[in-house]
Order: sequence, then C-alpha cells, then structure tokens
Amino acid sequence: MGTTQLESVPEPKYWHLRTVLSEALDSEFSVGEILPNERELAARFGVARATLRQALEQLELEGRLQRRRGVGTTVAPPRVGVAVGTEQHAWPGAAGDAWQPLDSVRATPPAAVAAALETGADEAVHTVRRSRTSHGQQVATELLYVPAASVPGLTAIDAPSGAARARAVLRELQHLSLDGEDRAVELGSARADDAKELDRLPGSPVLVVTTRFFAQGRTTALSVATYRADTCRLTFGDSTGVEIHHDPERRAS
Amino acid sequence: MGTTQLESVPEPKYWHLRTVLSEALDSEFSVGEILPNERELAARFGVARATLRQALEQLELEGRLQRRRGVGTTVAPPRVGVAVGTEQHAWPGAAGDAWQPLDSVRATPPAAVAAALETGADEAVHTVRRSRTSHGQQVATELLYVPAASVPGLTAIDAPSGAARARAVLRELQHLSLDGEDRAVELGSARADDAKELDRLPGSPVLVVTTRFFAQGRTTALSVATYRADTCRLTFGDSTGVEIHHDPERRAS
DNA sequence: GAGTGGTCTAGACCACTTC
DNA sequence: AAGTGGTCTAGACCACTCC
Repeated sequence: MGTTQLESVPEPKYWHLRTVLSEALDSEFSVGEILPNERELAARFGVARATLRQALEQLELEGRLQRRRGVGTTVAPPRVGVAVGTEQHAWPGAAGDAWQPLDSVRATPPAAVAAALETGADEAVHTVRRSRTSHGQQVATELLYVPAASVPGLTAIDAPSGAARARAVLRELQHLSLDGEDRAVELGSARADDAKELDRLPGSPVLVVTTRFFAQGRTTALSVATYRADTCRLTFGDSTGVEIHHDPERRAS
Repeated sequence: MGTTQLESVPEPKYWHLRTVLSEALDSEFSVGEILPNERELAARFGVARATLRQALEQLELEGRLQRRRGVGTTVAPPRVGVAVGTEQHAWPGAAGDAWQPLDSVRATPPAAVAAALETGADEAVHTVRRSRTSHGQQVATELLYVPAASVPGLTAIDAPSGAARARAVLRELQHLSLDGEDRAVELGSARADDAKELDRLPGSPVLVVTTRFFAQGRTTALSVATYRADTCRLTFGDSTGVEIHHDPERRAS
C-alpha cells in the first residue's frame, strides 16, 4: 500500500535519476549555480556516465539545466516568455517588432517553401535573415521568403546587399494591405548554421514557427522562425505571464 | 571543390549519419516502410550501435521516423496539422471541439497551477481529464483545472464520477461569458502516465500548450495540454494547410 | 523462442573554455 | 595544462511484440 509502484514495473534508472535531480534542483540549488561535473555526479549516484547524461539531457530539454562544453552544467533560469503573434495582422518588419534584420539575398528557396508560396520550383525569391533577442540573449533566427512579385517596387539598385537590403525588402512589404496570417508550431532540430547563431550544438531541439502572410489573394510572404526550445516559451495572445512549470511525475492526486 | 566540408571542421559522425539517412529516406523509402534493424544498420555504416541510435533519435525527433520496441523502425508519415485555438474565445467542451472528456476529480493542483488560478495552495479544484484524437491516433492529453468558484452551479450529486462528471463540469463552464484566453507553447517531456496514454516512452518530447481562460475578471479555468511532438504540428489561425518540412542542412544558397 | 528497440556499462578520446 | 562537456566504442542484458 505504501509503495505506489511495485517491482513489477521498474522504471529506468535514468528516469529515476532525473526525478531525484529535479527535486534536488528545487530544494538545494539556485539559478546559475554550477553542478558537480558529470564524472563526479555519476560516481555519486553509482551509475555510468552515459546514464547520468541521459538524465541531464532530459532536464536540459525541460529547460531546467544549461550545459556548456568546457564550462560545466548550471541551473537554468525559468523559461523566457516570447511573444509570437501578439500584434495580430502586422507585416514582419512593422514598427516595433522584436526582430533585427541581418541581410538579404535573392535565392531559390527549398522546394517546400516554393510550394507554399506557389512560385516555380526554380524561381528565386528574396530571402531575408533576421534574428531575435530577448533579455540579452539571442533566442531565435528567422528566414523570411518574399517572392519578387510581392515587392514589385524593389529595385536591385536600391540596396545591393546586407542589412540595408533586408530593410528595403521589409519596407516594401508594408505597402501591401495584409489580409491575414496563419501559424504553425512544431519541434525541429537546429541546422548547423542556426545552432551556431543560437549558441547551441547542431541538432539541439528548436521550436519552428512557420507563418504565412496573405495579401492580394495569395501567400505573399512566408516566415520560418527557429526558437531555442530549451530557453523559450512561446506565448500567443495578450499576456506573457503564464508561469506553469510542466513538471513530469508531479500531479494532483 | 567537390567536398563541401574540409577536414578542419569535422562534423560528428551521428550528425553526418543523420543527413545520409535523411536523404535515403527521401529517395529510397516510402511511408510506413520498415528500415533494417539497428544492429544491421550500424554494421552497414561501420559505427557502434549507440552512434547509429543517436542519428535515429534525431530523425525521430524531427518526425521522420517512428520506432516501436519489439517491432522495428518505420518511415513516419508527414506530421499531422492539429488546430489549436481556431475557434477564438470558446470554452473547452463547447460544441464540436476536438476533445473527449474522460473523467474528473476534485483535487489539489500543482503549486504552479494554483498560483495561476489564484486559489489557495491547498484548495481543491475540479480536474478534468480529456484526450484528443486525430486521424485515428491519440495525439494529446489534457488536464483542465477549474476552481469550484467558477462552477457554482455544480453539485456533487449531479454526477459522482467518471466521464459524466467531466461533462458536467464542462457544461457548467458554458454558462459563463468568456472574456478572453491566453496561450503558451513550450517543449516538455512526457510524464509516465501521459506517455502511456500517448503510446510513447516516459520522457519523450511533447509540446505543452497552456491556456488560461478569463471570465469575471479572473482566471476561470486553466488547461495544460500535452501533444506528441513527433507526430504533431500545432496550427494557429484559419488554415491547417502549411506543409513546410523543416529540413536541417538544406537551404537556399 | 526469435527478433526488435530500450537500457546500461566502463572505458577512450576529442573539442572547448579557462587559467 | 587542467578541467569540462561531447562523441564514440563494444559489449551485455532487458522489455516488448509477434509467431
């Protein structure tokens, strides 16, 4: 009666470890504090380092820990609420949005993007790179695809390259009247370049937000934004205040 | 020239493997097809099984593969678009929503939930469990927390337990006029019970959608929904049609 | 019982940061 | 140079599904 779980369903060691560590983080550590190194922790719990690492990986995925090669493992601060789509129906680059234009090129987009934009498979589109910072840390990168047909006023002479060109594309977009937009969120893994920019390893989990912008009866622009999944909580709607920590194995009973 | 990457920045084996396998999936396999088993694949690529598994884990995270113990590894269908918050401003349980009520109890919620609901730490609230199915597969579980004060019309005698009680709580909610709602999406890992219901292993990645419902000037209900991250793409807005496959290492150039 | 993916071990070496 | 996390190996055994 006293035991909630009989021997019959032994939970994996790494899962149990995760729970023990999670509780220790709650009670014995404070944000920013450095944990003992992996070899030490493994020895202390009497498990192989790989098993310990499996537990740490879980906790990192949940945003509880931050690990940096050459440095150590620290207790992560609570996730940052990042507003996505508060300003309903505004073009990217509208006054006061959270993004910083980096550069822009004309290039052939991936096939899936071309399909969504209903452009020809080999048709070049303006590709604007932007980045987003929150609380002094870079939290997201974005690729914004804009078919040439969407910004007819843009001439190559306006701004040959770099951030100026990116701003020029965004500026042209504002001239159109936005009919609506459409968002999807899914889990992905960071490409090598995104990972580098977000200060993560390639393959680390990211939240991919795909937004379609509609005007003139078609998809006028398409944004693919990549958010760090470990540090970000994406918020939709008016407030950014929800602070529900999703703690596995803890529930009302 | 033929080599894109010089020796100077050797990418990890598992990452390279992931890329190779990903391309093989595109060209040589079709949805539902079974891959060779892990020992065989590892031998074929000349790596340890653990390394191969790291690559497979990536691909599973990206929704490209599906692995089932005792069965094998199969090529996953494209992610399902799951609408989250199309019907702006509707109570959970409103006519035609996608959720199936399972049961309901009165219980003390986790501290974080109590804080969001602004109830006392030890105050019991109605806790409704619901599940969501899409394309014949269970894609999400939900815990809906409703303070007793939000449903004053509900009496214990109405429906003692089970799905009937869950429906009774939802029915009472509809009587209030909903002022607004508020959403957040973050990455989490499945609790043991959620994992079981979603047919996943504990700790597998999930998208946690937290929704606050406002009425009468306060948070009247709070929903914590847990979606399978491997199979779901959460959609916001009018259409569910976006089909952008986020393919790491592939980009316009 | 055979075959699959899941867990775990005890090592080795590498890449990176810091001093 | 020392210390950290990241990668990789070659095995073992377990839990599960299916026949």
